[in-house]
Amino acid sequence: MPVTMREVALAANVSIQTVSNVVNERPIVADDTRLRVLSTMQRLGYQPNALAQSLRANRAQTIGLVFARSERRTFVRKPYLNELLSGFADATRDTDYSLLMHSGADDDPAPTIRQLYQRRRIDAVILVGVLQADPVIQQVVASAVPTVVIDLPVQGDDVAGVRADYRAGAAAAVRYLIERGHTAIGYLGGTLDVYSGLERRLGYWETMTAHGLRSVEVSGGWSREDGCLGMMHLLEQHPNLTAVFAAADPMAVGALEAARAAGRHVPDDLAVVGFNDLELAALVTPALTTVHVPVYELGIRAAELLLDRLSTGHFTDTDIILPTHLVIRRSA
Amino acid sequence: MPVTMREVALAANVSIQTVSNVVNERPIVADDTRLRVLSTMQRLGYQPNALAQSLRANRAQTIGLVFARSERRTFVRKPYLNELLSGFADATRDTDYSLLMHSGADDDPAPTIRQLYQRRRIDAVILVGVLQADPVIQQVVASAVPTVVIDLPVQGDDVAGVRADYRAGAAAAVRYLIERGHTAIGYLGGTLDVYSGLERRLGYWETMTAHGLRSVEVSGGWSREDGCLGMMHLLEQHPNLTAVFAAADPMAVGALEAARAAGRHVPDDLAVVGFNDLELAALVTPALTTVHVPVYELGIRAAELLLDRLSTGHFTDTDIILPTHLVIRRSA
DNA sequence: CTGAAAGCGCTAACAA
DNA sequence: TTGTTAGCGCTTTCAG
Repeated sequence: MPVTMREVALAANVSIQTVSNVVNERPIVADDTRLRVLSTMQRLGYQPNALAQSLRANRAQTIGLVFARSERRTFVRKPYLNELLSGFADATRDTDYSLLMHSGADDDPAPTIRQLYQRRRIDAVILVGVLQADPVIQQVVASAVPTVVIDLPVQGDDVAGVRADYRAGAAAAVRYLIERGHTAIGYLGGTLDVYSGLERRLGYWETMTAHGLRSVEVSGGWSREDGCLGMMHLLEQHPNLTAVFAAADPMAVGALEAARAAGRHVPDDLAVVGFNDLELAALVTPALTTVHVPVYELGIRAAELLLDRLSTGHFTDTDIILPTHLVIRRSA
Repeated sequence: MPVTMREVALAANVSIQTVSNVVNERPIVADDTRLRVLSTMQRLGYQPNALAQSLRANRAQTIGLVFARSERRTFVRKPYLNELLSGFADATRDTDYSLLMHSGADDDPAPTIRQLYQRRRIDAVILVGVLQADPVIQQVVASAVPTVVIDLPVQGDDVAGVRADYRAGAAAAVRYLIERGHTAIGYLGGTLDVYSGLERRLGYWETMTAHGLRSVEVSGGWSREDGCLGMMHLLEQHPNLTAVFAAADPMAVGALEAARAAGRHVPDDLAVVGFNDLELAALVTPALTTVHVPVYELGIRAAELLLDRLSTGHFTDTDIILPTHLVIRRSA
């Protein structure tokens, strides 16, 4: 049923090799021959068999998208991922690489990656959702599969990281609050196993310290509920707080609720700043002042970096850091 | 560098064929031979080359994920997609099929699909984001590529649809409002080119008509802004409305804003119901009463249906319709 | 139950 | 410039 090179060759009265040369645009084919072959291909609806090409070249022309164990379940549902995928997709659009989303039976991504690679299904990997201390990273580095890790500083011949400047973003948020006259600024932190979370916390702490202010932190999860509970806790323990910086937008939304429940008016009685600039941030009332993270660009850069590595054989950059910026809305 | 069957055969002192038989778990190999081969494979770290297997079998073991032209740009960013992808991923997890997200250079998905298929990169397609009257569907049907289309009723030997019962969902929402005593219920519709949008509108209209009530509709886009503008318009033209049913959650959020701006208190002065039950719905104030759509299950069922078609050669079902249900929160 | 040979569709080498 | 030969790694005949 499918048309092969042999059939094109037969129909065009040339050898298979000549067809191959035409397909691969090798400039050693006579013009009239080339045109004849091209029109025959067209006529027969010939498409080269990518499987055969890949087997021959020993390249799958495919980049694997892998989600780390720690977040496999929930990560795929985060809005963050949409932007990231858009970036990957757009960056690979005009290349002849495809994106493979393999959700292996295995719960540990390292063996999955190694297997996909050894089985020649993928040439490289973009790894998403890895926690700070995850041993996966060591294994991935050891496996020598060209890899770009999102939101983690890693370096090596085969591994590079792409992330945003979370620390500077947090610092900018806190500086803004300080400039607006706030001195009692609390921090609603998430868990401490996420690299970007640690950086945000550090940005808060450094800026507070640099201005001689005392840090007041509470940690928990990343959800709205966590933000609500944390905020209640903060308001109770430190009623003099005039501002709160939340490590994530949903937490900030929770903080908004807790503040309302406590009879505090935002932003007048209490300023609230979030982080990430999710779509949600602009939709709540009052609209959230928050730190914008260029997630889509992160995706673009990650894919571009990997494509470059695949064509040149080495990483031109091993630690890309994109800038963040504060988006001022109504909540602070 | 990579270990091949030949090397395993050599090391285990058997023929290549025997190794193949062991790999494919054919029960015609003597036990001791099989064990010897298995341990050799283990020792050498052998992994079969999927490319060679696929070339041989003429199957890519891959399902393509394709986004329709009309939404290519924006669709990928919708939260809807996350759930869907989770479903696809979970449903394929324990199979030996992978998911390919090819974002072809081409802006029209039909040629992209045909090409991927003819080039043997994919065995089947899940098509997302097709508009009601999109000619893509005809082409896909004609191309004979096994395909599942999300949110569109299509049938054929090679095409099946998977969708939710949007009409019943809308009807349930309107019935709920009527039961609560509302009779002047407006409809904030989105664009009329989306199948699920038409169904929602129909559900609204049918239910209103069945109760002898007059439909009041306004159409526009699907965004919060559109909802806000539409709501302002409705309140102006029909100040006696006591309830509004929005075709999508973001629109409902916009309606909430417009109502607030107009000095109407939700839900007391005005009831608002949304559609989709996005995460956002639970986060806004007041929390949205909305129609839940089982998007994750849609993804699961779509992938399962396609996998079944791939193994049996025919669709066991060509039009799967999952139920929706009303989630009652605060806004109505 | 095991082994040898052929070929999936393509491309890299060489020869004509 | 074009055609021939060999082989990528695997599986499917068919003899042994």
